[in-house]
Amino acid sequence: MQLDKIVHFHKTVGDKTRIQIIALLKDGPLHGQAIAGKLGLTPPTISYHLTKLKEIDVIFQRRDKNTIYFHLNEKTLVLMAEAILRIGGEKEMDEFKVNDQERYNVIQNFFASDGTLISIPAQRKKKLIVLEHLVRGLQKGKTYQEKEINDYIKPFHEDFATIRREFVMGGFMTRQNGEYELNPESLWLIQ
Amino acid sequence: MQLDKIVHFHKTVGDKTRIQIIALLKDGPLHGQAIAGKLGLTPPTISYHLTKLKEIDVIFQRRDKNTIYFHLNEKTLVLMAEAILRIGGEKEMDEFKVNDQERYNVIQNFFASDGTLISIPAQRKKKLIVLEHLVRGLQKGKTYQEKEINDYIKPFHEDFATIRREFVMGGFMTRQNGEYELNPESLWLIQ
DNA sequence: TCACTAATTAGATTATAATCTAATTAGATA
DNA sequence: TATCTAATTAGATTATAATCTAATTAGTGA
Repeated sequence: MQLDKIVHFHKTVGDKTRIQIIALLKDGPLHGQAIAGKLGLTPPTISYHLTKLKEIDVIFQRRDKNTIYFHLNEKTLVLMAEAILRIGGEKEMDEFKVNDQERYNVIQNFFASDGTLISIPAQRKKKLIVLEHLVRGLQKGKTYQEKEINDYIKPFHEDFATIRREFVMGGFMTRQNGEYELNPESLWLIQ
Repeated sequence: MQLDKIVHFHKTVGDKTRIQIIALLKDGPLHGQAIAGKLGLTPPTISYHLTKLKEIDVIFQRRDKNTIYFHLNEKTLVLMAEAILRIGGEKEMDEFKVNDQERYNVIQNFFASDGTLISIPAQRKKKLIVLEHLVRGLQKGKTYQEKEINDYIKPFHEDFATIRREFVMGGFMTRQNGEYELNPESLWLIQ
């Protein structure tokens, strides 16, 4: 990730009004006038700030009749907020690079012959391999309800809730308004 | 965490020069003139930016003879970078709140009578209880070398490396320049 | 105490940024 | 097409911020 993009993100987000907008939208989408009302500012001012937030891709909009609702894009918010922590640390990713033999062994050890998951590895590297294996059956770009994810996981392991959370914590999926989506940048850490 | 503090953090970090300083210090401490040289700016300008970065507590200094070395405080960098993700989400922490009975049961199940750890729970909530239990023997405010942490863990479990990493990933400890320290805000999640 | 080195503060300049009012545009619907 | 509503753009004003040179301070060591 290039430095300028990170700077732009923080510069944009480093403003009281814009942080307040982000905080408001965490509770769900709102239209411009509503935001202006809640913050005691005029619609043009809100428009100005929304444009800035759109530039860094942390909000998107959807029109309903005359009214445009602004939504928080939590996916990029997470990605960008954590980018500063990764500066200069790209090399350390090597620790998690995995070859086919390694992956094969882990899959053999942690999955039974009927395909069910025997246990979740404690070692981070192995856990990532297992999670990545599990997640492969999900479709890129599709959004899933929580229940759909649970039903997908159940055949592998009864503790679907833990695994669903691991998907998110491991960066494989992102959650937004209770909907889940595969993180396209995620079939990567490994390999 | 109050909004103003988050705004201040991002405003400060949203500047090319200051991000460059952070990037430089990730590779280790440097003195003012060195930073000025590397960035092609004058010492007063660097002084100005360092003051800003000190305000948000992401750098600290240590004097050696005539020269002051500036160090990156990765601990607060992580804490503050992720604060924006937690806005309005304090309620969700409840999921991890634990009562004494619950804790007692988990400790009974996962630790043998001689105090050694039998296995690492897969469920996040239980894992946190176990990690918190393990970490209690460490001193607040003290910095440990990696070897010291390993030696501390060994009597509980042979796979000290995994557990040491879990300490960091679970937010119980922070690592800086190969030194480890208990995270004061961490005996918290639980309870 | 005096001289040296590195860091900081003062003061000025220039560039950015936030906000407002007024005017304009984009879409929806009768 | 005419009209309504909500959003955006234009233009002006005011407040902040980044950087420099020059002057000052803080700390070290002879």
